[in-house]
Formats: sequence, structure tokens, C-alpha cells
Amino acid sequence: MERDCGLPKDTLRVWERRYGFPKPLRDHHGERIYPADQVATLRLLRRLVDAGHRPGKVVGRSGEDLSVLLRQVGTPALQAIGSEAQQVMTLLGAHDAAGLREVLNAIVLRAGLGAFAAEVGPGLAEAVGTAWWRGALEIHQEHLFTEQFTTVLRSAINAAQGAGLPRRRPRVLFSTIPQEPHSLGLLMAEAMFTLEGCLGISLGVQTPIPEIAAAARAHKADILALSFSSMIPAPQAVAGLAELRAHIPDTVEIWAGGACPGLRPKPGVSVLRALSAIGPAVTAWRAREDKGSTPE
Amino acid sequence: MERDCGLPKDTLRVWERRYGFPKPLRDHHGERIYPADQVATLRLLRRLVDAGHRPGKVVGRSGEDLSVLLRQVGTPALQAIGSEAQQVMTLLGAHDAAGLREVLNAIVLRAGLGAFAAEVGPGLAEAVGTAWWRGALEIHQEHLFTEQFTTVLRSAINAAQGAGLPRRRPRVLFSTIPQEPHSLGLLMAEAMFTLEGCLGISLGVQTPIPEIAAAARAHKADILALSFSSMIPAPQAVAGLAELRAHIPDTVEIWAGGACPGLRPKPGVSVLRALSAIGPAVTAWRAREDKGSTPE
DNA sequence: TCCTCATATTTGTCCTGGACAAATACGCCA
DNA sequence: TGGCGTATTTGTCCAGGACAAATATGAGGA
Repeated sequence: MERDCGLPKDTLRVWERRYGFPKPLRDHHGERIYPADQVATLRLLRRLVDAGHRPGKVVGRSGEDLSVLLRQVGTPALQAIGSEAQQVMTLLGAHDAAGLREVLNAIVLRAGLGAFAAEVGPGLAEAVGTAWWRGALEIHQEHLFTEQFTTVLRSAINAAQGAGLPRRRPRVLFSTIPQEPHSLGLLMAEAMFTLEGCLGISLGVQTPIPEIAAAARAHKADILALSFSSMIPAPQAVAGLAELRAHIPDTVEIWAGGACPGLRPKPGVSVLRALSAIGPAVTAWRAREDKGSTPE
Repeated sequence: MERDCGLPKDTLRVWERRYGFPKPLRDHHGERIYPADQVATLRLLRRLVDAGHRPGKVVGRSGEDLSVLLRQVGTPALQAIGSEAQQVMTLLGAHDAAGLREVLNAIVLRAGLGAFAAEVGPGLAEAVGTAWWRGALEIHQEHLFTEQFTTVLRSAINAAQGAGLPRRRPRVLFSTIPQEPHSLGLLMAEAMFTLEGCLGISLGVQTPIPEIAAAARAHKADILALSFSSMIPAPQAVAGLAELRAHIPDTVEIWAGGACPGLRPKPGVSVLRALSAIGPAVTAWRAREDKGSTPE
């Protein structure tokens, strides 16, 4: 059930106790049955809470009230989106998967893989994310975008890897912590490192922390690249990074990036604010490495 | 915490109450802190329980006892794996991502995409899965396999789609229910449908059921293809299929497949036991469609 | 008027211990 | 030996209480 509206079971329970909503029916044994309309209202509530409303102020109000509030939130962001994003939103509205892929491919060819991954990609992802929690987009449309974007970007990365550019260190290991299921940020980072000629190995998302550490050792990684989306609570990101840092040797650097607001550099953990920072950071790493390996 | 050993919080609690294990430390406030060695033992326990052992018989025994039991389980399966699988296991053992990708690509080229997706892929996936829960493979090695396999297969699918073969109906929508995070089965199915010249649209994994239904309508899908891995409890798969069937129009067929043992055909839900069954099934669908559209 | 800091309120998550239905094993009879 | 009814095991839910972190509120000073 909590999967259907994005709210943990404990939260549903305590809302019911404190605010009198939701008011689920009970089956013959006494278990909660959430009617479809209450689930729909809960979904609205989740978005409002994510947008900054206090549960005490909005839980218990009618679905119509909530829709009104939802429309007031986030509308300003709508004006600022670029022309690519508008085109993408139109195609998503028309459920045109093939057209979407064509447009994305065209952007890669026109702007290049670097600009696509570092500039256009994050912009599109943010526009889609915003549109989703404004209610302008269904979840399945967001899934469709993610799928097409992934396909296009991965095939571009493959092409870049096969291009015969000499691959050399740093050896970079990509993954996310178990609480982070989003793969787009990781893939965009992989693109940037690939363009720098790095040796990249991806574990995909949601690898347990001891396993990331074990993999870093097994693959003799120089850099561990972690991606944190804006959906992940900042404390979890910080805790994950600290745990990871404690598990792996100091010779392995940890580079964290993504839209997560609470990300802060720590000893042994670099934070790259933007994907465009990857190029210079790799150059700096190589300079350090050359100096360090010079016999004194 | 439950994320780290794959056991729900409630289960950990009740094991603690009934069997006296785990015995977590408490922080200053009284919250449970699971030491690393207990987490490791819990991971062993999870595998044993998955393999059929009763919790009452194994929870509370020492880690060494459990390792012995784990070795006894599943060893017979080891002998039967093919030479490709042995090669893959060797490469995984050496953490050789590039070599793994080369081998997979070579299989695609030698055997063709159809045989790769329908025969080799499931065999490899099973071998890797078995090796994992036997303890012969780390989780990060399984992640590495999944990532490389996905990359190779997706790029082969892209090539097939771009090959200029005329695409025509049925229009197939791919996804999995929210409880099913595994994407390999879905991707192999997508390959098979692509080879038949179908129009495929993937939503990726873990789409909420009402959203799958909405997408089926929006995309005017003829067939909804769902994948169920062997890890998903059969009742959840059956319930998900029933709910889905109730949400979408009868004109949309539901085809389910995968290694999930409890999968049974129902009215309006076909079950394809093997990926090789997709080709004939598509042919049959087209025959039905042609007959149906003939003016009487 | 605006900013800063201390206090009050809100909110999510964890706690304990009890209950029960589904799944599984066991024993009986043909 | 095999099928079936009963006993046990097992996972998940329930209720209400507690507390720390997050957030809002208000007082005092520049």
C-alpha cells in the first residue's frame, strides 16, 4: 500500500490517529483497506508535503482544496524551461516514444555528448521532475522519459567507448547507495568520465555499502563516483557517504554529485556541484597522480 | 537496516523475540544497532530460508554452521551449467568487466540475438543467481553482470530496431509490477518482440498498476508484457495480474512470463513459459487479428 | 524594519507486546 | 506408498506510547 502513494506505513498510521485521515475500511479481520479515492488524495498530499506544505495544515482537507493548492505551487518554474524541454514535454504529452527518442538523439548529434549529458540532460530531468510533482505528468510518462533518455545516452556512451580513444586511469567505479534508485544522474556522470578517457565500471544503482567497498577494492578503483538525486533525504546521503568513507582505503577518492541539496564536502569526499566540473576534476586528478608518482 | 540483509523489519523483530537472534546493541536512546557480524549472519540466514530451510531450525545457529549448510544446498546445479556460463563465471571471478562484455557481444554475434535472448540469457541469469545464493558470488559481482548484460542486450536491440525491418502491430507495452525490480527478463522479452517486428514501448520496471493501465490506454497497446522473476512471491504476482486485468480494457491482452513458479494462465492473462514461445504467440496474434478485421 | 537566537510545536520513526491467517510439516488411514 | 485432515510454524498486521529531529514562533537587539 505505501508503495502506491509513496508514504511509509507508519506515517499513514499516525496521520490517521492525529488528523482523522485517511479513514480506511477494514476487512473481515480488521486490516486496513484503502479505497481508491483516498489513495488518490494521499498521492496529492504527498506531493504537497514534498513541496513544503505542513501535513497538519493539509491532511484532512478535501481533494478539491488540495488540487487548488497544488496548482499554486511550482507554477513559476514553468516559464523558465528551455525549448528542448518544451519539445520533450509536448512529445511526452502525446505519448510519442519514437519521436522522443529521435529528438534526444538529434540533440546528442547537434550539441555533442558532453553538452547533452552536462547541460541538456539535467535540465530535462528537472523539467520532467517538476512537471510530475505539479501533476502535469503521469508517472508512466516519467517512466517513458527515463527509459528513452537512458537508451539514447547509453548508446552514445557505447559509441564513445568504442571510438578507439585511448582509455587510461583514473579507474572510476559508479554506483548509488541502496536508498537511491535513480540511474539518470549516474549515467550522465558516466558519460562525462567516458569523454575524459577514463576507465569506467558501473555497478548500477542501489548497491549495498559494504558491497560498493568490496567492489572498489576488487576493481582497484581510483575514484568512486556516487550520484544523489534531489529525492533522497540529505541525512541519508551524508550518512551513506560517511559509512562508505570508513569502509574503503584512503587511496580511493570518493566523488559525490547530483541535485541532492544537503551534499557537503568532507575529508575524503569531494562534491562536484555540476557535471561540467568532472572534466577539470579529472585533469586535476591526473596532475596529482603524475606528481605523486615522480620519484623524489 | 532491513535493506542491508534483505529481511523486513518486522521479521527481524519477531526472530529476536522468538529465537533470541539477532541480539542488536542499543544506542543511548534504545534503538537497535546491528553489529556487522550479525548482519553477515543474517544475510546467510536469508539465503538459507530462500533455499527452503525453516527459520526455526537455522536462526540462532553459529555462522559456521550456516556456511556448511549453505554449501550443501544447490551444489548439484553447479555441474549442469554450460561452457558460456563457466566462462562468464570465470570473468566475474576476475572482476573483468571489459572481458565480460566482449564475451557477451561475441555470443550475440555468433548465436544471433534471438538465441542470445531466449536461450543463453536465461541460462546465464540462472547460473549467476544460483552462484549468488550459494555464496560463490558477491552481490557486486551480480550487479556487474547485470550491468554488462543489459548494455550488450540493449545495444543489440537498438541495432535490430534500426535495421529498417518494417515495424507493425502488435503494439507491445513492457513493464513490471512495483514489487518486481528485475529488468533482465523484461529486456530479453523486448528483444524477442523486436525480432518479430513488433512495435515495442518500455516503461522500465516497477510501474504502479494504475499507471500501467493508464499507459496501456494512452499508447493504444495491443499486448501488455509483464515479467516476473523467480524472486517474487507467487501470490503477489497473481494478485498483481488480477488487479491489472481489472484495470484495462478487454481488447488489450496480457502476456506474462518469467521464472516465477506460481504463474498460471487466467481468463485474459496468457502465460508464456519460455521466451522462445514469443515468436509463435505473435504469429498467432497476427493471424487472429487478420481474421477479426476481415469484413464478414 | 530586519535579523538572530531561544523556545514551543509539529512530525516521522521507532518501540513493546499481542494476535491471527497463510504456509508448512506431521501423523493417520486406505 | 500416497492422499488428506490436523498441528505447528512463521510473517505481517494492530494499537498506542515515546522521543528526537525538523520546523515555526516570538522576543530582543541593531
